[in-house]
Amino acid sequence: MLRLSKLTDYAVVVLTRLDDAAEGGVLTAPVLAGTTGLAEPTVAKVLKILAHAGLVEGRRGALGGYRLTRPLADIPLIEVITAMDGPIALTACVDNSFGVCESESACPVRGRWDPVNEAIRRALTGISIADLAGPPAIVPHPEPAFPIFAAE
Amino acid sequence: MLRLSKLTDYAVVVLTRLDDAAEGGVLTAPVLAGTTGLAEPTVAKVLKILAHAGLVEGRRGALGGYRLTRPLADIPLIEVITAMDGPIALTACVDNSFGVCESESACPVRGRWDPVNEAIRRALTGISIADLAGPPAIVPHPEPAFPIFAAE
DNA sequence: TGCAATTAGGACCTTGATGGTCCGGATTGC
DNA sequence: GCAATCCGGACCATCAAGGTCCTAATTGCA
Repeated sequence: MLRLSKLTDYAVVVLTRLDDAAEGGVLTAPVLAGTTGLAEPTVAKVLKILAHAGLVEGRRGALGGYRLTRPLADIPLIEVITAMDGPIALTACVDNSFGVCESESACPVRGRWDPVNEAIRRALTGISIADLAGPPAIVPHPEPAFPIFAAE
Repeated sequence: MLRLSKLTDYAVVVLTRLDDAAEGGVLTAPVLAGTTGLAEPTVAKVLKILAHAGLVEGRRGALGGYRLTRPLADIPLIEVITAMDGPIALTACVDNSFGVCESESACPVRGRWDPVNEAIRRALTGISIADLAGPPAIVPHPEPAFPIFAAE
């Protein structure tokens, strides 16, 4: 289905909610769970991963919590996806992973997925979390189809 | 990981091999399995799905086999992915699927993935199977990053 | 007319990743 | 000292993907 994991979906929701915190203020995992409607352990897990990726900052102890390290507009979607789901790679046989594919010698598309990955990567880099959270509900699709990949 | 299924990968390989058949000629599943290095039942499964999607045509009986219904250049990558993996949908909560998400009312990104899906869909439409199978091994990435999604 | 080759359409099982929960430890403020 | 909170894991259940196999239906040929 070419779908990304639920964790990534949750991460976007959590990041968006985190943006609601007052300047310099923090939000705890239980609070975020409450406002997002997600289970607390799940939210905690998401926050830990995001913290590991440097997208949020955790402060321990009483009065602790999480806060964004950057405004949402400065967080490209691909960074969240990479943090939660790992690097973008449509197939296993990319990025110099030799020896894992038995049909290696006979494979006619070997190394050819890279441009596809690159195209998707580029598409995901141009979208920030703020774009997903912004107020206008309807985002117009640009009608003219422009080529992402020069097929010539 | 935002990866697509192995079946889709196999499908591209099989389609490419199928292109090697002589004009009007057909290739059987066992033959395709042999030349691709994939297991025969797996190839058969892929071919059945592709036939169902109308990308290949099966002819039964002795001297039967499969053949392409269109040249590879006329098959956009997205069509193969859709046939094998189902429609492109990064998250479950898209396309009017109400009632399946408990956080529906509180979800701040509801309906916002659509532009992302659209961007990826567009990227995948511009690539044909022929592009993945063509002779030149190195496809240059265009250096200048151009916006797939108008974030303005 | 019978037989072999081949696709068509399923059912079936196994495996691996994902989703989700929980626990102990470290840190911080009161 | 205590409570609140993050940190770093381990752990288990579920589910879809991957893969195999079986039984029709169809076709050409001897």
